[in-house]
Amino acid sequence: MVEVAVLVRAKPTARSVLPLVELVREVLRASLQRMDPVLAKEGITKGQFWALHTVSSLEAASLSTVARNLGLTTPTVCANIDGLEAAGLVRRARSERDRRSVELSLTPRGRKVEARVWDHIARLMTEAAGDVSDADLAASQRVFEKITARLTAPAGTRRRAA
Amino acid sequence: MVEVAVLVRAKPTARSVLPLVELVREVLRASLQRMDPVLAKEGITKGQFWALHTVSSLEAASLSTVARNLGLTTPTVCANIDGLEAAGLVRRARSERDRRSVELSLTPRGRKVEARVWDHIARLMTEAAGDVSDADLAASQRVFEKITARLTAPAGTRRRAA
DNA sequence: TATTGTTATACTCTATAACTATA
DNA sequence: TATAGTTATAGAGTATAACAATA
Repeated sequence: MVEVAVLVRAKPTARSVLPLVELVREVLRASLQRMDPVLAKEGITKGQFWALHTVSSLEAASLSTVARNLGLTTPTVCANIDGLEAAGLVRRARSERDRRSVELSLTPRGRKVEARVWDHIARLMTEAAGDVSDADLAASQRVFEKITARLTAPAGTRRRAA
Repeated sequence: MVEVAVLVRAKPTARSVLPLVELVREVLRASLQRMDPVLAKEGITKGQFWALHTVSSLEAASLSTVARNLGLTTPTVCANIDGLEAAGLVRRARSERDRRSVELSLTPRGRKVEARVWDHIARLMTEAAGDVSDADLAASQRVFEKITARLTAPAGTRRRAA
């Protein structure tokens, strides 16, 4: 009565994916909840933080590049930037090359806020993943990279069912 | 100039966790976006679906057990159940044992809607994870189980820094 | 005409506070 | 007193539609 299963590159089934769906939802909910007091202390909202973080990580950030990077519409990002600008964390400047476009940049205070919050996220998640092996973590990253690629591929790129 | 790194159960560092944070955010955003038309067709919202799904998976579902399971407050869940009841997908019944409590159950239509949507999620995610090995998927599940456990542990349970 | 940004508006998600009924 | 549920209210997140300025 000994069973040895050697599965190499077995294809995922619904049974294997669905538990992960619920776990991911839960992790996201719990971590956002943990971040709330941190963001409140900095006086910004979640949406504003992601906008701030994206402006920070892009070379040249315009409103539409930020929106594209976050997968949001421009009105949504525009509102977030409004708040960040009012709080003195982001600057808007009309582009010289294309006067329709707005170049976004962080103020010194914006840089500090972004660094503090991102650092807090890093510490929170690193602690939460304390027991996890680097190998499992790398595997997770591979999984989410592939899923992201599949989910965000433009409609025309997707293979139609044979 | 040959470097061989053999890391067994190396502890995760911020460097290894942060990319995953952004990927998870992106996967969640993209999959919710994909689900929107499906939910719209069924005439329910995301929040209502999670409430429906939770009522469906719990043995005995009261408003507060559903709220606890979803990590939400009772007013939030109450509002979602209002909508589901109005749509004829969920029934409310005062408990006989404890007349403060409300027993929630799915109507036949509710069961069908829940099954259809959950099935759609399963297909969407299984397709999206098509290239992923079962081993990597299992690793991801381990990672998210551990992170969930750490993030949702009650405050008193957490070890304080030495 | 097409694109960038903006304003106006509406709906959903979520929480806190205050209340009712029951334990 | 404490708990289950509800109502009222408000803030945040998001989208669509309509518009101005520029390309």
